[in-house]
Amino acid sequence: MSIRTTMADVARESGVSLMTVSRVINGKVDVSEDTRQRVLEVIDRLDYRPSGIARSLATRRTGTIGLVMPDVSNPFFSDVARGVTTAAYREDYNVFLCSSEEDSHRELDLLHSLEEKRIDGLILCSSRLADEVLAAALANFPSAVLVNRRWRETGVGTVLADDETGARMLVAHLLHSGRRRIGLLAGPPMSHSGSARLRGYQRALATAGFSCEDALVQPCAPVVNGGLDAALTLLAAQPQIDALFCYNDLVAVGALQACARLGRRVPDDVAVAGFDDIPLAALMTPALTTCRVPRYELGVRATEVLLTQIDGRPGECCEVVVPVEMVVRASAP
Amino acid sequence: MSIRTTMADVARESGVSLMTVSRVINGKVDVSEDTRQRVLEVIDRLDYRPSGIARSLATRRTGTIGLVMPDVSNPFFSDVARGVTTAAYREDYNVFLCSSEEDSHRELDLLHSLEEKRIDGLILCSSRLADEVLAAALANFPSAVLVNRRWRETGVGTVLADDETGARMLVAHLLHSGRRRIGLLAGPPMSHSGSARLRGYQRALATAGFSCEDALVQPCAPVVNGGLDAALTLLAAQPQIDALFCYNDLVAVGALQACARLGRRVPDDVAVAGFDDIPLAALMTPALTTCRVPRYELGVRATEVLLTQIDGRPGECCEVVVPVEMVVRASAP
DNA sequence: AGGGGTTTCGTTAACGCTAACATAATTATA
DNA sequence: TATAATTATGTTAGCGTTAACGAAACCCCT
Repeated sequence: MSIRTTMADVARESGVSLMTVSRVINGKVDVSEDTRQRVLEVIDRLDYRPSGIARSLATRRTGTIGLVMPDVSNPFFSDVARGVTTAAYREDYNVFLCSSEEDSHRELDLLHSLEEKRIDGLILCSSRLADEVLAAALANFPSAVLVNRRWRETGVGTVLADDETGARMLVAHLLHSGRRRIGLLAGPPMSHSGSARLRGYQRALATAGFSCEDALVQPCAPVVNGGLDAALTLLAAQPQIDALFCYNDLVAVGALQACARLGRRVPDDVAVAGFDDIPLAALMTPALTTCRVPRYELGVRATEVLLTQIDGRPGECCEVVVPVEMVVRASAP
Repeated sequence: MSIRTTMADVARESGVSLMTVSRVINGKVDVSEDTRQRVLEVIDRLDYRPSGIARSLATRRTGTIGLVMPDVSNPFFSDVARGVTTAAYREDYNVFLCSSEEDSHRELDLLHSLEEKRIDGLILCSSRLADEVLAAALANFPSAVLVNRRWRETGVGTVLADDETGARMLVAHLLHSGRRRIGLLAGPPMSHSGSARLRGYQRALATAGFSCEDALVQPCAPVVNGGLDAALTLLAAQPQIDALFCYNDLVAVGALQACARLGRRVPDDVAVAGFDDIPLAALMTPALTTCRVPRYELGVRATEVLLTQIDGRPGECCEVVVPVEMVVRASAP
């Protein structure tokens, strides 16, 4: 494969001009059936594959989108990634995957690299960037969709799960089952899920006529070890806690481990609820009560919104909110 | 961001030629400190970002690699993906992610799309393609590394886990603990792990002086439901089975579910062993005995081999085998 | 038969960079 | 001091496509 065959080769070989070959490849109509067949035969024989690079330079479109997320190996994001790649594949787009490893400096760096690659659009998940930095970065992309981050500016699409409702349902459920000291292991405040789940927690308590104490809210990294550490800290400081509402299922798994280590029975002494309903949730012992977030669909919707934007019809429906569903299992019956 | 600023803008604005700007950007030495500073200042002021597309066309390198895998949301592959993106980021490469969803037609289609994108190299994980189809596809890439697939042809890198050794250790462990009728839930035969784990199973039995019965080997899709179905089938057909060696941890989880459904106690009636040691494995009840495969490292090594190849020094060390480690837990003590 | 419309194809000039060579200005060497 | 070597910059010609325009050949109608 040392030297690639080019369109000129195909043109020469089939005795037509460059443009005719180009037209055949792009399915333009003004080519006679005769020459079309002849050119296609040559293309096939030479195993010619057009250069997307050259085409991109000429058309100013790359057929490429960027996907940036804090951690591909987090089951939440890997499901989103699957949705994005699948929806992109359907429309003949390729996807640049970038995993920022929860590092906002790296996130910005990755965005710059995508800029140079001239992607047609960006899907940015759970950005950890501050508002003004994010605004500046987004301005350099022809179009963009944010997943799990609320954004006022027009021209930027937004796809969110209905986190607040989910959180309210879960906390209401905990209250309904008699829990009165509900701790919160809170997630990244920059993300929509982080702030909306906190808000849902607060509102559910307020609605039921309970006060919301800061001492019951513990910040927490959104992974198993984050949940373990935070739960150990919180349970030590507030031993009277009888329920833990966790930012996500991974954190809830950590909380389960903390309870085991402290000899607190789940759900008898402490009820535990997670969020997202990743596959793990149903498999834990006790199985996790949680809230199902359609992660794959989140990725698909984000891609659809983005491609719509790319195709020039932006405007309407720029903020998609997908519903969630409470799933009651043994950890908080 | 409607119309992008180009190198010509920077050149005009700073009163130098295109080449001087190009030299500054690419860190070439033959530019005086004076002009370098002046050009850099203009670049910064105009927020200029060079077009990777144009550069790629001129240099015939894209700074891009392709990553193709059967399923991004499988925790095994999402860890590999994290390794690849991280190693690529270090060397300023971007990664095209393609998830074939276990569909070989789609896999081939994705490879073609990557060809048009003119990637500098390909990392193909657990390809489901037949040998001759794969050979034809690989011929069109400047360089390639296969993960989890043995490949004879020179010029193609290969990264494998030492699956056979791992399988032998696990099966030997099962035998050592007194199990005598060990069923195998076998994985994709096209992949190295599929065939090598089968071989390890057979050899371990042979070494211990036991015969290997075909009736104890059940083909199985490499996911939880595949394991559930296959284990139900196998345990029904061969009720005397006292251990299940599973292709991977997801399959093992399915096997656990099957045992529960059939009222077989684990590990008392049936011991269950998985493979890979995905995070889930340690969290199951009972926790899974398994074999740790360094998935992240697999991705990193694959990328390093690939980038070495791209940089022109191929040859040596084209087949990397990474060691695995047995992890004994409650499901097969 | 001549004007206007289709169809089908070709020519030219970008797209935004860099490789390779050319040139001018400076410094070192004999 | 003349010449060669060095440093700093510019010029030209691609890289492999497509957009935009143009032109020939054919058809239809009056």
